[in-house]
Amino acid sequence: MEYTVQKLAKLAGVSARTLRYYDEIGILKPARINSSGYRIYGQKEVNRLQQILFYRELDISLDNIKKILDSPAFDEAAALRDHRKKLLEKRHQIDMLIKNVEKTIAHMEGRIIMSDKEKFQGFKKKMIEENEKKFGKEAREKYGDKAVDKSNEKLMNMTEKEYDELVKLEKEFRETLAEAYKTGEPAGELAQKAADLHRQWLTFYWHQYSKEAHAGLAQMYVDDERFKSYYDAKQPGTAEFLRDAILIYTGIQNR
Amino acid sequence: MEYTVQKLAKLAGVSARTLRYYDEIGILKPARINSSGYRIYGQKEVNRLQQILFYRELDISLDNIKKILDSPAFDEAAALRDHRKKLLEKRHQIDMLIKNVEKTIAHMEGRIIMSDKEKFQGFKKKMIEENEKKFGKEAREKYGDKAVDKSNEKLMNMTEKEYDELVKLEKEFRETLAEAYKTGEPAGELAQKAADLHRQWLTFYWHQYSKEAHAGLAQMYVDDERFKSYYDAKQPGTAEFLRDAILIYTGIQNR
DNA sequence: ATTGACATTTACGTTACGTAAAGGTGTATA
DNA sequence: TATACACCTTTACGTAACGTAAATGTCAAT
Repeated sequence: MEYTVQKLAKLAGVSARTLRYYDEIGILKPARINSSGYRIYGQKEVNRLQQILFYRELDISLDNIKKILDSPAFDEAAALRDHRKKLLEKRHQIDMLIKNVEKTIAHMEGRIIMSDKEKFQGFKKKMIEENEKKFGKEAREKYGDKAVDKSNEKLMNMTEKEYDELVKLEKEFRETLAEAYKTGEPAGELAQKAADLHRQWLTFYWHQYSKEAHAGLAQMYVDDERFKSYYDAKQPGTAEFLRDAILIYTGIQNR
Repeated sequence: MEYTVQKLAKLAGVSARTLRYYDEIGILKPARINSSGYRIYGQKEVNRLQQILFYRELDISLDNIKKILDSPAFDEAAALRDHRKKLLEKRHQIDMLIKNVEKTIAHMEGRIIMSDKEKFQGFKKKMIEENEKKFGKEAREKYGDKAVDKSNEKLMNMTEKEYDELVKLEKEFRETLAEAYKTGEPAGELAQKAADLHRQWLTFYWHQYSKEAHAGLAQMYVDDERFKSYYDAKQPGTAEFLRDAILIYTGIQNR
């Protein structure tokens, strides 16, 4: 079976321009050119186009697709299984985004207060994963599959447990803070315990903790109406109290 | 809490260039410009950036995101629920691609013979769905949600049953063809029944059946080694026999 | 002989930024 | 006080994967 550009384009659901472009960049050359200069494609090209479209689906660049397909060690079956694996990963990524959206909806309904940092966790995680994809191959070659898989697994597991532990920690923190507030002493033992619980809670969201950032956040709790009203809900002045406790805890003074 | 470009960029996990670009195209303007010309962002901008990144995740163009966010009728909560729905749809689409890959793997292992047409079904369906997305809103406004949903549902259900029925039909067709071949008469009753079963089988893949295309495919069975060897496996000459039967069935003569 | 649907090449436009280049700003330190 | 250094600015060209238009050739049927 032989196809002209238009025929193959219709068959594959792409434009004729795309096929000419693929010819131009050398990723899919026609089987031959007839006497009138027409591109003629055969069965081999149909199959190759299918491969290209499969990989394109994954947002792999045409340049990389070419390298994959032209590699002499290219194993079609292995590539397909790999492709399937990547699709599964992509679905997992979407699941995470869905979680993020649902959390945000919950936030809008006032059930959870999300810090700015937290809001962007979904995207940051995605970026980390994309980095992993980019450098994954090299890492796998250097350290072996097992090491990389384990590292990834750890990340995944952390993500699954994250939320539950988070809720616990936050609850303990809030209770401690409420107790501490009654003493009126931001430098007291209870208030300092609350500040420490707050730090622990924070490290769930911040990959690297710093006293400066912690103190800055404490100040933000006072400055930002959204947070202030959250902490002041039961007892007005709680936001200020928490800030003072954290400033003492971090040893950073207000200016 | 106020942020300069770099601070906000780090917070959100995007580049400073991205923020300047977003300023340039007017999708995210800083809250103010300070005396040195620096861009200063506030809480409102942080929230808007989050929205932008959410939609960007869906491959919605910045231009369209702008339209969505700037629409006076824009309902944040509804947009988020809509966003969630689209993510679920995207996941479903990936599921379909996974099925396609698995089918292809099975094909490579020799269990199924897929026609060129079938190979591209996954992509075609995706295109149809994309079309639906583009024109879905208008259709929903014209015909109401229920009608559109029902139509979509039909498509989905068909996809689920497709494979099982397909296997049955193909089996019946092959058996009938084998019987017909023994008679040696492509114009005979059995051969014509086989041709008809073949047509039924085809209509699963081709959205519009035409005698011409059917006859063309029959000829392809003879010309293409892959198909010829498949049909001729048990009895050499079966491919030719089938072609002749289909040519008679469609009433289209070879030239 | 003409029409209309194909085919060709050349070339500029598009999106969402990356990446210099050339220069101003803010602050900690020698 | 000078300098280093990390930030900020604008201008402008580069990139990927095509879309789109223009100008022109080919093929089959009427």
